Amino acid sequence: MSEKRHKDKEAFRREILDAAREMFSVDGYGNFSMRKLARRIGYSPTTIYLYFRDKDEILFCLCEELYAELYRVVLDIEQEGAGLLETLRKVLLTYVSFALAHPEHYRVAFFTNPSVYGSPADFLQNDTMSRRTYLHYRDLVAECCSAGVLCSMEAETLAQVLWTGVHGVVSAALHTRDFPLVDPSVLAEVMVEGLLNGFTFRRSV
Amino acid sequence: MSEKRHKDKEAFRREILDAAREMFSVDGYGNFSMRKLARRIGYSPTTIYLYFRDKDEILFCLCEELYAELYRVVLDIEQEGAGLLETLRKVLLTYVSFALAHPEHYRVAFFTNPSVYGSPADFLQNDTMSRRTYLHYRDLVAECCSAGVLCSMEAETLAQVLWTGVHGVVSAALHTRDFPLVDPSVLAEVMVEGLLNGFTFRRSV
DNA sequence: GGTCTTAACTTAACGCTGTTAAGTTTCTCT
DNA sequence: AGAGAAACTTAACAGCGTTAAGTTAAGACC
Repeated sequence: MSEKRHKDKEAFRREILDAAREMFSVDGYGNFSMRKLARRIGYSPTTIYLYFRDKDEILFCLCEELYAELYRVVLDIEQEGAGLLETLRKVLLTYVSFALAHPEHYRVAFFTNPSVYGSPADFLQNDTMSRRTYLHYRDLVAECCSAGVLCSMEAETLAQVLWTGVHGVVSAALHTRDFPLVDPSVLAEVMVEGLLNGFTFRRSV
Repeated sequence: MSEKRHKDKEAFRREILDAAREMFSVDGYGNFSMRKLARRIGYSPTTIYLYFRDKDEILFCLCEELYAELYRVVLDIEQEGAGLLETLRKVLLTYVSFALAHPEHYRVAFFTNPSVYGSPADFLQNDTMSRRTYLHYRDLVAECCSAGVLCSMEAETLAQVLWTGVHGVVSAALHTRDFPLVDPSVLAEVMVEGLLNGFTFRRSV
């Protein structure tokens, strides 16, 4: 069987990840398995375990790839140099279209959740693309608060509320096959407009 | 083995569902399986298939139970007789605490998703507790719009945006073990306040 | 009471799953 | 050429949802 032996461990890791990523995109998370992945790359299932501790590590790597791409997208938006609030709006809306463009990856990152990043404390200690992206986003919201374009409140809370809003749209879009959901991009637009509007002025009561 | 033979099919169905519900609450969705359920009720796995077509049907029944309870909760809130907007606010906030009080059921209903209600068309045709609850909620939002306490826009869209907002909070709370999430009840309160505030006044831009 | 039918239930199996211990092959280095 | 390490596989464990076929028990009819 064994046609090739791999000297370059890193290259083979990447090959496995590429195959896994495509399997996700094409067949979805539900149809992904270590055995199928092995068949796909032409090796026995056990070989994969020489390059990845377990299935979760593969999922973790795919998540990190996703966050890395998202991070780049966010940086691109910021460098367009629009106003703070406009930038935030674009980031939130782009987040949704980005997520809907990578539905299976989003599933892995947010809905399979065998705690790939460890504990919340681990998350904040280790330098991952996930953490980087989040902190960067949070700082953007904080800037909006201190610049007065959003009402002043704890930035962490506000950032998470805005995020859970768009995350909710994505979540509904991904997990809804039997419900007559309004077009997610419309929901996203109304959601972002509503939230930003709601936090722009002083809150009533 | 067989100590008992069941004359009352419906009673046995309920017995199975009760066991399933408790298994979900205690061990979580991930640790639920037909075989464990069978062991739990003291029968062979195949017996369950005499009372339920497959695993999905059990999930469907559990979902319906959940929606039935949620429906009752919503009715209770409405009968408190507060103002329209105040009622809507309470419904949204109660939705979150209800969901967080039944995390494993919520998981089944919204995140496992092998399309238990069929197609969106099926959802609207068949009289399920899920549909009943949704339509009732949508009507409440529509009332708010026509009474002028919320800005006038398509009620369906607005209803779904408000829902995806609180759903996002629940989704984040349930799928977050490795992220330092702000207290979900705080997020829910800020979310609802922000959204209702955002849709109360005329939207800017 | 004896037979017949049917409903209730089980056994055994199929083809999956993630993972591991142990065994084999191949390469590299001395 | 021989030793050691690296690469890879075979075979297995214990689990999963589901089904075809077989068994047991209860009720109906003569």
